[in-house]
Amino acid sequence: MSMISVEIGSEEPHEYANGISVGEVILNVHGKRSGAVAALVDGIERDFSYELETDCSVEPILGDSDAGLYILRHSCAHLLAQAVTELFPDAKPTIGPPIDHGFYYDFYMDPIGDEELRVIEKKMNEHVRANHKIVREEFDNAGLREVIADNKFKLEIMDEKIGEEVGSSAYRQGDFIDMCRGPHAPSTSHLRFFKLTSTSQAYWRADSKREPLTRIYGMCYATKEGLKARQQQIQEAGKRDHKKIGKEMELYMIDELIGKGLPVWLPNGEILKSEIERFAVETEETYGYDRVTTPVLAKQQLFECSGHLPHYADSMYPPMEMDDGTYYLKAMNCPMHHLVFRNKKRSYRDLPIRIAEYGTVYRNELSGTLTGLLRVRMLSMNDAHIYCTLDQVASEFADNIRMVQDYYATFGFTNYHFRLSLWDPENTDKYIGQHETWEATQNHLRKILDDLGVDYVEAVGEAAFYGPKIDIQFTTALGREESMSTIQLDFAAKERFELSYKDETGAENSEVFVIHRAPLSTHERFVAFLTEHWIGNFPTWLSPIQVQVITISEKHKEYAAEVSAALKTAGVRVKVDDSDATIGKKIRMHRKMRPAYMLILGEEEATGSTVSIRARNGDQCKGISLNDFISQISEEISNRSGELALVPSEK
RNA sequence: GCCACUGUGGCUUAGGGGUAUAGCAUCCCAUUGGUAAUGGGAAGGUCGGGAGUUCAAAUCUCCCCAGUGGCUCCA
Repeated sequence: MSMISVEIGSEEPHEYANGISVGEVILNVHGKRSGAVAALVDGIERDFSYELETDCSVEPILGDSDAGLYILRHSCAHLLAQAVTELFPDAKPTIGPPIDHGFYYDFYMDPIGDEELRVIEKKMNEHVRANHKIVREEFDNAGLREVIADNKFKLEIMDEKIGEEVGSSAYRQGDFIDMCRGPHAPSTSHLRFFKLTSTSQAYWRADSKREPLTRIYGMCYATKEGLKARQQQIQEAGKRDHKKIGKEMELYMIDELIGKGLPVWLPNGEILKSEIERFAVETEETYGYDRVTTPVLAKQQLFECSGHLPHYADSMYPPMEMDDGTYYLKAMNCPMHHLVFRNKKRSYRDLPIRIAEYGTVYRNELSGTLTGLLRVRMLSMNDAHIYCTLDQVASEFADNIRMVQDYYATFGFTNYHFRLSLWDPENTDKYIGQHETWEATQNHLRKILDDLGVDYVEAVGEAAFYGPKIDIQFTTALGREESMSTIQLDFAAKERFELSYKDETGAENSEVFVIHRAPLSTHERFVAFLTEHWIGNFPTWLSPIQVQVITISEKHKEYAAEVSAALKTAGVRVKVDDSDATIGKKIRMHRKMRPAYMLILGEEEATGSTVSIRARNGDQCKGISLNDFISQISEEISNRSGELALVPSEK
């Protein structure tokens, strides 16, 4: 028998009989408990059953590595399909990919509920215990067609994906077989640490005109600890939920009589919102922005001119017929800002012109997508549009990227990254403008980012219909990525709105580039993320209640009033609780409103004109002079500090 | 909009065919208290809305509405 030489890890090459399987090699070198679920053979992912026939290198793929988890989750999706097709013989599996934290599988079948989910989970566990081998089988086209003959969805995939290629593989475990390229875990016992989480409806090929499918989600990990950690993360994220905290702190309300997706800012939330606005107004003053206010509705012709109506109609509220024409609620501010720009003759000396507005726009989001402040139908935006020459685009983008970085630093966000959002050249119908213009402007943005040395990722198909953009992506407590801020380049507006300026030569120049930017997202979204990030314990300058005064007994009412008056004079938001309750109870009650500081006032404090402090993190200190407290908290507020300036001296 | 689940006083919640639990908050009385539950008492809901089944519905059925998770979409 011929021998082959196999390099494995940093070890000396081993000699094996030709035809030995990957699994045997790993077993030989790393033993039974290697933790491997597959291997890289000369850099290509292979199953344990793959037979080695030439000299090669073998590197185990461990179950808790990214690649290993991907394989486990993929195998777990097969396990799900095995259980489902067994319990529901009419169910047709379609596709079942691994995703972050787990997997899903879409079935053509009747919708199922939670009870069925538990039954399926039980069946899956049975198969785990049975420890079926997961066996790869090779087929030619005709053979494969036979395997999936009664599944039109699989046949459709096969026709599309395999095309000219001859043959492909399927994986068998017990009685179940599924067309798949693999690789997979060697047996079902590797799939112990999973949990089915939810069901949903999806459409075949994500097309609502095609067959509705039942999607089943699960999570899957290599170890018990991994699964547990994820469950804990979900639980922790629940504690940060802005909907829960928003209710506790009375930030906003949603009343069904007003309508869903239409939040009302309650006094405490309004404070957050106006502090954010104030910060933005100050910042934009230094960057040279001009503020305007535009109407919430406008004539149909305006949105036809902007191109929104043909491209964006689904996202706009339905039209209103008036006696003098058809009106729409605005879903964006840009068309009106363009008209502001056009309102008078502009000179090259005036550019760039930056028009800013705190406006509300209205978008007709699908009712099922609305949730808390994260997805609403009325959006308050710190919006602005910059009108400039091509030469000025780079510095304007740079300014905005810097602005975003400064804002995020002040608000304490670090969990974000930049994304260059490009058009999809395969699907050009969605966009306006010429192919060359898109490519040129996209390259322009890429160069700006490269020159700035900013880390970013690229995303095809995420551009706005009028141009490419730089999005700032935020990672939530659940580990999910959400769009937060955006800086967009628009090369279409100049033609649609006939924007122009008088250039150095005295000629009317129509090369006006427009930048749409909203560095603070929408107030709704921003407050939702802020709440989650700080778990409601906002930095003092944002805190709706900056100081909650609590008296020890009714004897100290007068001193409490004095302290409160002094704080108010200093511009601090303060509330007093001088009610007849124990100190412990008052602290417990006010904790839920998360004041930045609680001041405990009793005999000692009244006599010495001092305060005792209990900060939002629970730390406390005594005997601080009232004047010191006022000057320190004032500084903390005016600096917009995220730290507690009044570091406790004792506990 | 689509699929699943959920909907009980301000909040959290028990119950699940014979007209409703409890805690917190609220109000009153006593207590004047030193940093996450002082004691006692009172008031408050017809069980998201509507229709139906039944002698009888919060409890079963249907239709709406809203919330949650997901699809889709997206700031």
